Order: sequence, then C-alpha cells, then structure tokens
Amino acid sequence: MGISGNSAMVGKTERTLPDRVDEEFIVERIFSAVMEHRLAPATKLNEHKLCDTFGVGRMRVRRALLLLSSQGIVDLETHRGAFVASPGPTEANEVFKARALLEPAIARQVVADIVPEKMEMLRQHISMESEARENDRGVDLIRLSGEFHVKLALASGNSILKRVVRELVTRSSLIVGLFGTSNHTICPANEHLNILGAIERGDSDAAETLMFEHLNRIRDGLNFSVPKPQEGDLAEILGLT
Amino acid sequence: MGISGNSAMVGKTERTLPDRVDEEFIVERIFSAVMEHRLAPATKLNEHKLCDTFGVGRMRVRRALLLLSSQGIVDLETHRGAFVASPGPTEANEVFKARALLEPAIARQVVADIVPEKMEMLRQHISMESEARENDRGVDLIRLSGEFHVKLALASGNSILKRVVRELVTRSSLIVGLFGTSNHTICPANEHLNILGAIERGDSDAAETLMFEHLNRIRDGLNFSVPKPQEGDLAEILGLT
DNA sequence: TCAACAATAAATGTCGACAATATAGCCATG
DNA sequence: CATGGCTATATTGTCGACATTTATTGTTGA
Repeated sequence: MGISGNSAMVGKTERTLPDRVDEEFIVERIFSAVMEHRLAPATKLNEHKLCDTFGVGRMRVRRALLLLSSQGIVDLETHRGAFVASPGPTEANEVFKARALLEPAIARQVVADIVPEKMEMLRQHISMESEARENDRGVDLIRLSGEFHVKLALASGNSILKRVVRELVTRSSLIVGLFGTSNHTICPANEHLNILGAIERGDSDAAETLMFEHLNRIRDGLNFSVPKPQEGDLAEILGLT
Repeated sequence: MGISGNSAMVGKTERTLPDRVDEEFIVERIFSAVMEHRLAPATKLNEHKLCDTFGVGRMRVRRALLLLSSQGIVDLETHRGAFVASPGPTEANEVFKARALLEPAIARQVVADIVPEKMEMLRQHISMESEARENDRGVDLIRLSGEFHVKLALASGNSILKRVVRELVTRSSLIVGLFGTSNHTICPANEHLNILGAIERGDSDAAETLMFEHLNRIRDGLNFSVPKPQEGDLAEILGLT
C-alpha cells in the first residue's frame, strides 16, 4: 500500500507518492525522518515494510539502505537487517569534531562570496525558525534548526560541502535524540540569527567564531551517560504528510 | 576468471583474490586504480567484466558501483552503464575549494593532538615518497602523493574526516589526470616534507598555511582548456599486482 | 517455574531468467 | 560516398523463486 493509483487501499489514509520512486527519494525520505526525530536510533528498517510503504520492489529498497549505510545513517547487519544507526559517545564526538572543523570555515567562506539572493534565503529560513519556535511546533523547529546548517553550506555554492554537511547534520540529529537533555539544548534561541548577522555585516571572524561556539554549545548540552530506548510504526513514520 | 582456486584458468597470469570478496573490496580496488591513474576518466566499467575480474556475482558488482557513484567516483547512466567519472572544470573547482577549506584545518588539528606513533607513520610515508621520486617510479609516486593527505586526515584520529578526504583526494586524482600538465605539477617535491616539519615543531599556523598553499599550487598547475581521451583493458587494470 | 531444546516462522542473501533499452553493424537509398 | 533507417547484438534493469540464517514459539524435562 502507499502507492498512488493503487486500487486496494485498506486502513490508513492514502498518501501521494511520485510516479517514479527511485533510491534517492527513499534516501531523502529517511534522511528527513531522522532529522525530524521521527525515526529513533536502532529502529529496525524492515525491507518488506519499506517496499509496501514506498510501493517499490525490494531491490530499490536494498539499494537505498546501502546508500544510507555508506553515510552512517543506517547500520547493515548481515542476515539481521537494517537499523537506524545508534552512535555511541565515541562516534558522536567524531561527528561534532568534524563539524567544529568544517562549519566555521564554511561560515567564513560564505561571508567571502555571499550573493543577495542566498542572503535572502537564509533570512527567510531564520524567520521560519522563529515562527516555529513561537508557535511551539517542536518537530518543525528541530528540522529547521538542522536545515539552517545545510542551507549555510548551500550558500557556499559548493555542492560537495553541502552533501557532507547534510550527512553530518543528520547524524547529529540521531546523536541529539540519543543524548540530548532538553529541547532547549538543541537549538539555543538566537544563535543562528547572530551568525546570520555576522555574515550580513561581512564580519568573517565573528561568523567563524560564532559558528564554532554554537556547535560546542550543542555538544556540551549532550549527556553521554543516559541512553534512550524508543519505538514506532514504520508506515506511519515514513508516510507522506 | 580471476578467482583463486578456480581450476580453469586461461591466458593471463592468475591473480590471488581474497576468499571472500565483498563490496568494500571492489570499491577499494577501484579507488586505488583511480588514485594511481590506471583507470582513466570516462572508462566504461562493464558489469560482466567486473564480475569475471573479481569472481563475484552481478549483485555485488552493482552494489559496489552504486557506492562508488554516491562518492562521485563513478557516473551511473541508466541503461548505459557505469563510467569512471569525468569531472568538468566546475566540479574540479568545487573539489579543490572543498579541500582548501577542509585540509588546512585538519593540518592545524593534527598539530594540536599528534601522538608519536602517528608522527612516525607520517615520517615513514614521506620517506617512501622520496624513494619513489628518486627511483623514478611514477605510478607509486602518484599514489603516495595522494595517500599523504589521507594519512594526515587519519592522524587527526577522526574516521569521518578520513573518509571525506579520501573521497576528495581520489576525485582530485581524476582531475589531475584530466587537466594536469606535467607530473611535476602534481607533486611539488618538498611540500609534504615542509608540512610535516611544521607539524613536528608544533607550528600550527605554518602547517595550516603550507597546506593551503600546497593545494592552491596543485590547482594552479591545472589547465582546463585541454581535455584528454584514453583507454585500457579492465581486467589488466584492476587485476592484482 | 524455569531452562534448554526443537520445530516453526520470518527475514535476509543469492542466483537465474526475462524484459527494456542502447549500441553497432548493415543495407538500402539519395 | 554519405546518410538514414532497420535489424541484430550486447548490456543493463527488474522481478521472482530459492537458500540461508535468525528470531519466535512451543514443548519437554528437571
């Protein structure tokens, strides 16, 4: 079920899927689900259920899972299946160290060659964040907080950096879900705005420093002594909105 | 053919392959071939030939190709097959911009928390480079020049950074093969040694700067107005040494 | 009641056959 | 001689069936 145009639809509300579903689509969908904390770490990704959910054959699903595993979002265990990654403290530190190394440099770079339209895109994004925060739409806020970093990398005009940052942000989302202590920890209120401000006034030093401190603040808000179990229904979680 | 223990071996010298060949092995092999300029850009990677070469089923090969394509080393064209990537000037610039952003910061990081054994590894590597250069073993020198950057990332102790750098270095190898003007351009003689020296004496500023200039020098040695065609035999190229 | 074990069920890994498509070669035609 | 269309071949994409392994359930015995 779940494919559009399918005649026999039982239960649940029918969702609309693109006519052509390829690996990229499945990957993007699972990426999003992880970013929004709808897919908890260690959740089993059953091939059969994914096939039904996306209305594709098993091969597509398996290829998508392989791609996800190559990016550290999914763990593949032979003859046991695919599971959403569940990073330990060591891996979590690596992710945040990599981000602390990469993203401040990106922020500096963005200051160097920003164009007005990219600037406007970032401003618009921040306003969406503010709106989500004011209206207490937690899920949106989580997603938007992560996406800010990706859009900043996008503003650098380098698709390679964008891809790397997207992977790191997604993994960070898993980590925050596992070791985060409070929602407040995840997204300190005005930090993104401050970074944008530094970019806007061309202060590359400030942009770099603010990004560095921002990332460290997120990391410091983690508590590695507390693990967390969870569960959920795949079809529900991955279904279209 | 090509699998060890196979009874019917025709022509060519028999090569030794691991008992169990998985996707990672195939990926590593193609990575190496690209790094050593044995696989030219735009070379077609025929599934059947790869199956024979590695002695595995088609599924393994296809999964390996998918992984390679997700890292930009291979282009997959539907119903046409897999080709070694052939980056254009735009993509080439992105790769070197990403490296110029990432690797100087890594060099600085390495200075910060280097341990003696990692230091020794780097020293040893440089001596291998020197030896290859003195003995005019061009292929080895090309490979070692790239590997230095990967080992530096390895010395940072961050497996994520290592993986990203490895991907970028491999893509750089493709780019240099396409747009490089002379072998001298690829690997200016003492630059790696200078970088190592800066690390050794704990001069993080110098390490960062030297790496930045090193990368720019490589990029400046490229000539984007000259394309290059080539060809070769797959089994020969990918076979074990 | 619990532990160990056996049988069953479920999920994943692998392989082969077939369909869809692109490429190469060929012939006819201008 | 060049060109355009057509056929044959080769290659890739897809699907289904089967093998292998794990997880679950039920049973037996202490």
